[in-house]
Amino acid sequence: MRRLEEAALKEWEHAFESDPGEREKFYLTVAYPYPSGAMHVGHGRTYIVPDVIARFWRMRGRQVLYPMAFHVTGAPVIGISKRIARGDEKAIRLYRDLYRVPEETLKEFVNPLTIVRHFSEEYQRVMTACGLSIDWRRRFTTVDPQYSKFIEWQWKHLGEGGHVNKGAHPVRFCPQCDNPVGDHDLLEGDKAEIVKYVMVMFQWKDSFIPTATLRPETIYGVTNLWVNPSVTYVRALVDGTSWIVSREAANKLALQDHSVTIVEDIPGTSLVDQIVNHPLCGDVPVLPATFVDPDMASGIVMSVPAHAPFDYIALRDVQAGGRYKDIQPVALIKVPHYGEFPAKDAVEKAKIVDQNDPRMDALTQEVYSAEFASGRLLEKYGGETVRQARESVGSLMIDSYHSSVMYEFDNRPVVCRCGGRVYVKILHDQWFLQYSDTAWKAQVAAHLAEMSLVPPEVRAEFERTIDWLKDWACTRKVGLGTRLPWDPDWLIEPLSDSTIYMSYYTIAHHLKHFNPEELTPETFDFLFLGKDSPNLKNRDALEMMRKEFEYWYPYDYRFSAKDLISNHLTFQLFHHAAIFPKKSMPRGMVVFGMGLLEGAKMSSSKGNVFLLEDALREFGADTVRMFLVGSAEPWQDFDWRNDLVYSTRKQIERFWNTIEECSGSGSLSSDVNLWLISRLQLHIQKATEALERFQTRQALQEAFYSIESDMKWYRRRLPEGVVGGSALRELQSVWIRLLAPVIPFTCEGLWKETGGEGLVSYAPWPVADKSKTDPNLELSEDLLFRTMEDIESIRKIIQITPSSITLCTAPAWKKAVFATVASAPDKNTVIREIMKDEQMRRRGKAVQDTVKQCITLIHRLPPALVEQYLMADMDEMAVFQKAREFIERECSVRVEIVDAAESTHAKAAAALPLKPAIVME
RNA sequence: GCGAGUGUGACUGAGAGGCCAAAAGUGACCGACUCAAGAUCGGUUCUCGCAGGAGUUCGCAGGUUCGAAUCCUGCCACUCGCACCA
Repeated sequence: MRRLEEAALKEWEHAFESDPGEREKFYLTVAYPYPSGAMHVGHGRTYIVPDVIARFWRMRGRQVLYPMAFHVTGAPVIGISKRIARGDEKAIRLYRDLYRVPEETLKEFVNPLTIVRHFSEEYQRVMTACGLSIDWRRRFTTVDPQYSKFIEWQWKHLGEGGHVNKGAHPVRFCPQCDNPVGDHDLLEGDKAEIVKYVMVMFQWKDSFIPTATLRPETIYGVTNLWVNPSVTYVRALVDGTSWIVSREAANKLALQDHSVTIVEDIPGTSLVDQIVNHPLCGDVPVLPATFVDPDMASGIVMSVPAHAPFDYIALRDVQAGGRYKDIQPVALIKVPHYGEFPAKDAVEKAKIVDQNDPRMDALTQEVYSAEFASGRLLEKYGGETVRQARESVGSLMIDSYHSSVMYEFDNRPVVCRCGGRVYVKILHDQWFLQYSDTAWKAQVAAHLAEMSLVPPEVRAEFERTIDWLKDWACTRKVGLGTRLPWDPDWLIEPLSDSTIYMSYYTIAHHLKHFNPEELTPETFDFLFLGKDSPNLKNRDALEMMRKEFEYWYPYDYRFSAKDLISNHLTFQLFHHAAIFPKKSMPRGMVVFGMGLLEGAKMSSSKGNVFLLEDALREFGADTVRMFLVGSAEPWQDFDWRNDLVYSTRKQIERFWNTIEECSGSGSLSSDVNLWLISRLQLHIQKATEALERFQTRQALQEAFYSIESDMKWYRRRLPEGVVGGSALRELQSVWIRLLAPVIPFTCEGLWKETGGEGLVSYAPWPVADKSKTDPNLELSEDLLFRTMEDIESIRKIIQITPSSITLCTAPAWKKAVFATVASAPDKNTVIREIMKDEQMRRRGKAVQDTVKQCITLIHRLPPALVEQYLMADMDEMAVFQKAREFIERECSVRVEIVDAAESTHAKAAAALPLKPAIVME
């Protein structure tokens, strides 16, 4: 096996380097890997499935291009190298023990580039060992200077097309790391979302007291504020104005676009019973409440007891203490199914005793939802719906009443992987790709409608993604990557520099030899868009490259796992639409399922992975390939299970042995041989259709298991002492080629051994030959097969050893009945039709029974078989006579064949067409 | 929570109104060849049946139909995505 692999690899070394030619092209790409760790079998499938497709189309005579490169932009390797540098045990164990990086190399991982360099070498080595038919001349990484020039060109167009805008943006931020944090950087709180609050500014003496709210419109119903008397607040100068907030809030505000200087402490108690003012609600008192959390927004809240259950019950609680009796809820919203004070109704209906009741959250949610969905402000407050008022009052406050926005998480705490607390920070000068642009969306949606998507179910998800996509922060401060051409302080973020590189592949091997400085925007404009420009150097070379690009582009299919639908796969459509003309737009996408390992989710961080290289060593490349493409269709999730993989290897060995045995066979022309070849045509056709639809599993079922099961019957049917017949030589050649895309190493070896010409990788794909199919022959073999099954099933039940078997074929009149029934449109009236015939009527009840039996039988047979039977006018008697020797050998008993009409045995009456009566004695 | 998808026999998985007790593979069991095998070959593998048949199954509960694994409704479970991350 190893020798076989080595031999094939040697022959393939340059075999898949592909250049434009006369033939029609087929260009497929896979999302390039981010080489920050070793490949596991899940990665293996991602690249092997496209390889099977590539090999298939290559054999069908297409000029196939399957390129590969490495995506090394972004921040992860920076983090990894830092962790390794600081001696992080977990990281070191992962790389040293799981990925088996040699000690000396690991030491060099303090340089992030070493990591990607190390693993991209490993990727190429392992991919090659898998037999991937990649044109490696085109390999590049995304930090190559030439590629950076390409990205600059891309962004120049995006910028000029008005797709990139600058803005401020709230992000999760860790002050300890001094960096924004993504989901994967979080220890805790990965579900938390950033929520936008409006700070309502109440005047107190010469200061503002901001109260953060999601419902600014309820200002009209404010009866008081709540402060926590046990908390020490601060007075701070915020953007030059004096504010009273919690200490926590002061720190948060400093991250959110405000200059904050803390002036003095203000104990909560000193705020209690103070009177504050807001122009929209007048003077209100400040009341004490222990539920007020200083770490939530500003740390002071406004109270709307008519509409907020919490406020209602807190007010009730303080009033129970005998004070503040004069404060009454102020209603401002009318909601169907609720009275004047919805909060009161809800609290009373739920029989809430005090503010510590755990049901309070749900109750709050209920009232809020009801009011938001169907509430309307009272006429004296404008009569708007709550939905409208929330917006309009919010902006009114910001415009006229000193309010501003404050961001806070909806769930806390949020903790960074470094252990530090995470806050919301407003990032400035952030660049955005304007995916929210409706015109751009429409352009992409229109193109999507014309694309081929596999499997078709993913279309809905793409459509929804396009619809839902918002602006994307596309620049970063840290990581590897290309700088934004017009603002070099920023790096282009990794999901935004990997969207149109499929075009780069088409000429990547030429670009390599260019001085990056020569790769001006004008050069790329010429190469990819055909825009001429007077000052192009090296024109001849560029023109040739332009031709190559035009030959390959657009790509035919892009392959990727389904988790990339909502970002990469959709992004790349946007970018293509923004830059390329219609004729260069992508044609299709194939979306993969995910991988499981022995039933559990594969995950490098949990150590639950099986390295691809180990799999190759243990099972051999062909086994790994066949298992990965054959255990489930590409878009289904697959489960790597060692026992199944092991048996896959046995199947390949069986195939090898069968083919080897074929070669020794002499010539023998007979029905069985013709039958085998006839059946083969069907398998060729079905396997071909399956691969055209990317159904690798289905193709394998046809190309492997179906042929194998034919072989079983074939061997059984051969005369005694004969090992094989003339059909085998033809089958051999076809079979090797059918399996070559899936198990290329084995097939390359067999092809050579059986005298095939050249590489099987380039051998012509078998074509089903209609003239070799013989439906009648297949029908009679089918009849024979069914009859054998019946004989066996009877023998098993009666448990006697028969001394003779008699097959009674159905008499002619039953055939006539069968035919009439089979072609009758209405099976209910068919008896009447048949009974019109004088001859039939005379047979009486026998006809009636036969009709019933035929109806049942016809329902049970495959329609195609029945149809063929009607056309064939088969002589069953002759079929059985011919196979008599075979049946006798199989059953080890004397066999007689008679027409049922001539038999006196009671069983003979049961004979039907395609179902002879069987008499065992 | 929202969006998309999936639920079939011990397992992986075909099947998309009558061909369905439901392909193929795996596992298990029984034979054969063997000193032996994780080898190879043949058979069995929902229940019942001494005549090729009958009965109960395709996440759960209803419904449509002469007839449902397949169509409709509701429920439950699982997978993926929900963004500044490859």
